[in-house]
Amino acid sequence: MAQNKSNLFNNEEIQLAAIAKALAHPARIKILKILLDTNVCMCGQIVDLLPLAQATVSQHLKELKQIGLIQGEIEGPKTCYCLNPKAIEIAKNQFSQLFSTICNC
Amino acid sequence: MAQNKSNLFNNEEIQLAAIAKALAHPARIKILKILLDTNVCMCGQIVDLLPLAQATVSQHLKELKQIGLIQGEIEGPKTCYCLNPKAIEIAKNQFSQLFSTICNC
DNA sequence: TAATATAATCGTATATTTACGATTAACGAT
DNA sequence: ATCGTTAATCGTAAATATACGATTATATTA
Repeated sequence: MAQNKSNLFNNEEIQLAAIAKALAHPARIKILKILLDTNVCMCGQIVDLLPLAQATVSQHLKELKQIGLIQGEIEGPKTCYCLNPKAIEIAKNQFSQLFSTICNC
Repeated sequence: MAQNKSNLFNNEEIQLAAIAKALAHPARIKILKILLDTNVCMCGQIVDLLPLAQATVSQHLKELKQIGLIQGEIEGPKTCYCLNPKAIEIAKNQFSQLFSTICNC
């Protein structure tokens, strides 16, 4: 089965779940941290910092790019990746908003 | 010098990815919002508010419970779920921390 | 032009997630 | 004790995610 019923949820829920899914792997968390904390940028450099094959890292980068959290600029045979500050801020605010009202049960 | 790729991911990355995975489905986002915004508590009530079967909702509740974001107290044949404020605050802070330093590329 | 380097994509195998009907377990009420 | 209610669990099918080697495309360099 596993039929797609996600169209029955609203856009906010779908969007936040999609962002969460993009973050739901240690490699993708680490990629974001690398781009945040270092001046590493090239795909090959990122591959060197992860315990994964080039094809796998490229796949993870593609996912982060598709959700908009990072951008990739092709420079000849190389590709320079960087964070997308606007998308990151939106994600941060959406998570913050979800968690903002703490229940008192 | 290439890094030793046998290094796995660290605990922080694994933990944050696990929380993100728990949030990576619209149904689980909606369950949290229901528990945040309404005084609905029983599994059956939650089932009524979602376009999913009882077994499926129970599975989603189990995931949220296992990661610690919610707690479930069995009351006879019923189960009352509520948010775990401490875990939610930790999650909020971890996401906030990840996104705190916005790059300027 | 040929060789090299980089990174995306393809093909594919395996693991995990998602969903649901059926069943089971636990309790309260009759 | 039996019945009805609630919710967890089981079994299973389908979809999706993950990983990697091989290949391809493109730009740079010799």
